[in-house]
Amino acid sequence: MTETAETTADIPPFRYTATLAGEIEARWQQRWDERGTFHAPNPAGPLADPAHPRFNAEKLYLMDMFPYPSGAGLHVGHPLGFIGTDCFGRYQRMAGRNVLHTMGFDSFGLPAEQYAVQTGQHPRTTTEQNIERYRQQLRMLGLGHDQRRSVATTDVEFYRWTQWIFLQIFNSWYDTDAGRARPIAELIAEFASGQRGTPDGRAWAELSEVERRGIVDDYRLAYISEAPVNWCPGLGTVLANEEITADGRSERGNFPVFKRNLRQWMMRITAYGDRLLADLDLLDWPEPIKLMQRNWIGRSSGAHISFPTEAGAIRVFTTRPDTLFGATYMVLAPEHELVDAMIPAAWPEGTRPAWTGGHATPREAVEAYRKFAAGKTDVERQAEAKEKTGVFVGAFATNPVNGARLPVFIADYVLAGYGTGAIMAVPGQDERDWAFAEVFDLPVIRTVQPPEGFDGKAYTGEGPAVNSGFLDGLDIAEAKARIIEWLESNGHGTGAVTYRLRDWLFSRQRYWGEPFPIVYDSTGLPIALPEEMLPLELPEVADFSPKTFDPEDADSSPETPLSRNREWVEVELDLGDGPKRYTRETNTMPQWAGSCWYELRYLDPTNAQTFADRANEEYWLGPRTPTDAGGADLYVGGVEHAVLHLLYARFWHKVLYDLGHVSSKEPFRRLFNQGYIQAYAYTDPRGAYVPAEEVVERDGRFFRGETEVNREYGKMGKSLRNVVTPDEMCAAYGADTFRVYEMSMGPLEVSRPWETRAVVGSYRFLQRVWRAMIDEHTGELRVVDAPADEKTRRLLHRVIDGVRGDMDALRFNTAIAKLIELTNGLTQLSATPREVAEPLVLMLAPFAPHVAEELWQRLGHADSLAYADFPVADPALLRAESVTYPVQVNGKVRGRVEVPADATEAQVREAALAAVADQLAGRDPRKVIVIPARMVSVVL
RNA sequence: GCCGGGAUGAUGGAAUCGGCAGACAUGAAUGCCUCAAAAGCAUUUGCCCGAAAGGGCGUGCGGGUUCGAGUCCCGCUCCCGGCACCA
Repeated sequence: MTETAETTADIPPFRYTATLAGEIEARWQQRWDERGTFHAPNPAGPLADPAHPRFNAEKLYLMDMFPYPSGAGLHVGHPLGFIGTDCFGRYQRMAGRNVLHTMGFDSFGLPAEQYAVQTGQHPRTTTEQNIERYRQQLRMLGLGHDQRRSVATTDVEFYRWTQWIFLQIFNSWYDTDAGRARPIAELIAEFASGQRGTPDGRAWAELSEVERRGIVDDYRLAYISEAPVNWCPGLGTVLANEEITADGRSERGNFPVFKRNLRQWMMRITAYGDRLLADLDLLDWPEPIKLMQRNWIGRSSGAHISFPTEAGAIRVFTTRPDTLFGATYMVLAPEHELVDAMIPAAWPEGTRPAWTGGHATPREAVEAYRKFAAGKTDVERQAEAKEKTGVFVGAFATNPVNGARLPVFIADYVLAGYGTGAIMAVPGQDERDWAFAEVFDLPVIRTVQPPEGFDGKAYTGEGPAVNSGFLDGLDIAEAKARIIEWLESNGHGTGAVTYRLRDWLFSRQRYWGEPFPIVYDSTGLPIALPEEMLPLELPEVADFSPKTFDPEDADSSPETPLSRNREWVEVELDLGDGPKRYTRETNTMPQWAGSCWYELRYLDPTNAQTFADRANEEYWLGPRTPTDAGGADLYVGGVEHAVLHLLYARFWHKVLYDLGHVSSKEPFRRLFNQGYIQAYAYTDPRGAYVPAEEVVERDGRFFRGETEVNREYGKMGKSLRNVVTPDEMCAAYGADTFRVYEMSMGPLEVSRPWETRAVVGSYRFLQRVWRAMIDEHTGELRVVDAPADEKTRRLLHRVIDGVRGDMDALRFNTAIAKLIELTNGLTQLSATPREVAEPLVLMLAPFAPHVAEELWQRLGHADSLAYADFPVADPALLRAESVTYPVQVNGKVRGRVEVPADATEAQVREAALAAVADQLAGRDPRKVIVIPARMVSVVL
């Protein structure tokens, strides 16, 4: 399908063919570029343009989730959303708004680096080549982007500001009392003045410089932590929790991932848990996406309770403090820090053999269990989730509410990273605890009365408290409130809230990412580079790859590419106290970093003083009403970013908001999830993929030649041999046809299969539009100034009205269907009235901008239609002169009547009854229902 | 397991507020044009009965509410997505 769709013979010379479409498209793309047609004026700075027709008009900030420029280029699925936003933007521009729409590139990332590793070619070279290819492909589609605003996250002038934002985050802390981030200098001032006490109570002045720095570093929103991280030897890097699949492997490459304690950069996103949750209510996002974020944040409220032991108190978190009287044992995560201190030399008197795991001493038992638990991969843990394992540590805790002696276990069903890494086990009300209690033969005390006839195990439903002393008889909510009151007044605990959300692991052992603007001095503590030293450019290295290991080698340790350039790593700098030797951070930032803030750089991409001028940020992103959070007006992209990218970007935006750098609380006011274009792939009997375009269907079966092949449905991909590119479609039909097809094949949010043979429908439609205006044989205009007949005129205005409604609601498929109806209404006419031709061209322009511009010009207009007014329906022509009512008798349509539009209900009723008189056969209807302008229903 | 979304002709989809199910398009069939084919154009096209007029059935399945249900309610089935020992 790389040839044009028709052979050259016998085609009328002025028909709208792919060849003509290609000429028109190239010409208009060039004009738009030359004229800067899609430049959106800023209120301030170098991109301000007071002469622009939309200067300071009502704005619309449109965004696509920017792509990673892969070497394979775009296939027909990629631009679906891009075309959708372009159609919407062009419509809104014609409707009077100042539309900001551009496209950038999320260009740091693994493939360029891996390609570099294989070929020795610098990642920047491949990345820039790929970006160039993407730009060409996007240009070919006629997207109305403001090219001046296009950025790539790998541009030094872009990542300079990524590093700057990192420094803002590093240099701030979260003031939980104020509920916002504040500059770190204010924290230091509080310590220095004594307003805030130090952790160990000593005066600030008594602390050494290193001690002070250590304390402050623990408050920072970007901090270094020696914590269990996901180490992936096969990739040679650590990964964020979110980059790991459900079965415990790397999302990229599908390698095993191990928990290892390593020093890594973290972002304190958990400090924002409450606000990230609460502010979802301010956003116009799909409810399922909000729900996914809510679940990801996982807020649960309950209480922290302390259980004394001889080695110190075990602090647990529970959502069911009301069941405290039912606690019969305690469980700590195997890694819990208190475990070692609690272990006695020997098993206590009367320890059951089953609790010891067959070991002679508690220490041996704990060590063996830890080894067992650490050796399990996450896959195994999932698979064995039902069979509870654990071991008694040989110590007891005391239940604060009744003094009961509770044996303490370690078990891997308690996770070190959630809550406090310890639980009180209440088997009567918790299924997991019940399962564990069954294995270890532990007692069960029910503290909620199950309903009559309940024969299950743990009871988690509602009911009155029992066996619970002063709580007896209260329902769960009342009991919770009472016990929290009791815990707080007796000093045994407090009401508390926890989150499933963890802090964000922010460093990667890669080359192709933003370097951290951080150095270390002889103390080993981090020091921020001053702003003037930005950008910190990526150094050249001999080898771009991190050291990778046997994927199963859990004991290996990361080695970063940057660490190999010793000249770069070891530097002498003057950071204000004279030249000194420092060591640079050699990790790089994760790929998410650039996409956390690019919506801001689009606003003011050439600004060298700041990431975006405040006036521009306020105009494009600022809140529109007192309760509005602000943000881009429409952000279109796939659901796969529902949690990670969108949560991270919201987090960074909120930090910048707290520090006063932006006026908007949220980056994306409205989110829209586009569907995917999927494709069929075919395998031959050996299971090998065969080229999809060679497969034909016969009687519901599929053949390549004489061989029957098997059909699968899924992604488009090179290895599946089913890729169709926009380049092929543009060559065969033209970009306008391709755009119309993508927009007409279904609603934007729905995934659907690609079907090349159906594209011809959109091609025929554009040919009919063209033929309605241009004589195919002479090339002359077929448009006349004579007025349209009444029927055509009414059709036109009904279509205008419908199309506007559809465009506003992003229902492009039904808008196009209406335009086709209007066009089909013109094909019988001997000439096309101008009063219909012009609105049709204008309404077509968002979808097929090139051919629309061409026709607009041939209709005698010198200027681009990009800023022409979108047609408005005449309300007088929307009112029908007569209405046809279907008449139902007992729910079935038995006739229809045409009555004048202004007929009274009684007249309609009378006409309807007359129309179905034969059905009535003289009987009197029991009831007659007249729905104005809709139908008549007769009940016998 | 829990949570979310979905199921309409051969196919993609339309029906926006409970009011004529199948807009628009693909495919298929027939015709026009052509020496022929392609392209283009025109007509038909949910299923069943019928020569036709006409009738019956029909929105995953089973019930319900209603004059009237693709749309609302109850109970299922299947498909897709998210989370998954989160205390």
